[in-house]
Amino acid sequence: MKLSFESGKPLFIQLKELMRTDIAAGKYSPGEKLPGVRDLALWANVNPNTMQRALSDLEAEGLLETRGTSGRFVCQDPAVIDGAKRQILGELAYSFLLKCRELGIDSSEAKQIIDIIIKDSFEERNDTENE
Amino acid sequence: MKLSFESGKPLFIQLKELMRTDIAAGKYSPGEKLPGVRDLALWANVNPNTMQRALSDLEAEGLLETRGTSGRFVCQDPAVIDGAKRQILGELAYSFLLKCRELGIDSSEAKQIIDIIIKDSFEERNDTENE
DNA sequence: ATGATTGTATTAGTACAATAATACAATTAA
DNA sequence: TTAATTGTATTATTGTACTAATACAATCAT
Repeated sequence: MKLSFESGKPLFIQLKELMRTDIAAGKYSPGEKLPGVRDLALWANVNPNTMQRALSDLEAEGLLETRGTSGRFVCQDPAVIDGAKRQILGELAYSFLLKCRELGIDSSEAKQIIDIIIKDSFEERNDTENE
Repeated sequence: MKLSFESGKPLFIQLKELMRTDIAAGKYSPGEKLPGVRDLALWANVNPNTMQRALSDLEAEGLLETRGTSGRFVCQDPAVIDGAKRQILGELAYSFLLKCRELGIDSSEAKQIIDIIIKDSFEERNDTENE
């Protein structure tokens, strides 16, 4: 678990995105109790306050929920988790396609780029139709 | 021209990415002389020092070149510009696909997401084969 | 009730991004 | 030569991300 200082993003934002991904990926199930802020901070090698900020941000997004002092829990509703997943991927796909447009790349070229990277870096023997 | 403070990225990095995109998009042609740091800073509404840092970063990438005190110029070699373009899009596509993998989305689902967004937000009447 | 664990709040200090105001060296134009 | 314009360097100051070290209130187990 290494967070980079070099990335140009504040630590707490990187943490937020990391935890958001972990939740969306199902590493923590809906309704599951999270480890305490101090444990998570220890695990991520950051200050508890920094982790706290990331978690309370995720709470504001509806992905986490604090029940009194008995701990922090992942949202119970699987639909919310799934919505977050869709949003994460949607935003990434959108920024890719937006940049394509800015650079004068049309949608078919954009798809080609996706295909190339899939074949280059995500080796999957799929035998799908297209070419 | 508005740069956001909210984005969680330092200004000079946002500026660097903005200028990189403009160059890759051909808003400045290969070999063309750029406006001076002071003018660019004025136009982008930032301090000249901040713009300077962004530009010297792009210089380190090989996209810009400083010729003595007669000004800063866009790299003459179109291949370099094109390489930057490819790299920008490659990185965005890669992070999308990587996140897909992290979230348990396979490549065909990933392509579906791309297609949906193209049809939703990038209205293009294309009549391509697939489906 | 006691003590441990939970999330939260506060305060201080360090590092760095960004602004501001210059100053300087080198080229270009007059 | 002189004056303007280029990129670059320097110094000081402000704001904020982050760390650090606590302290506090509320719950739970005993």
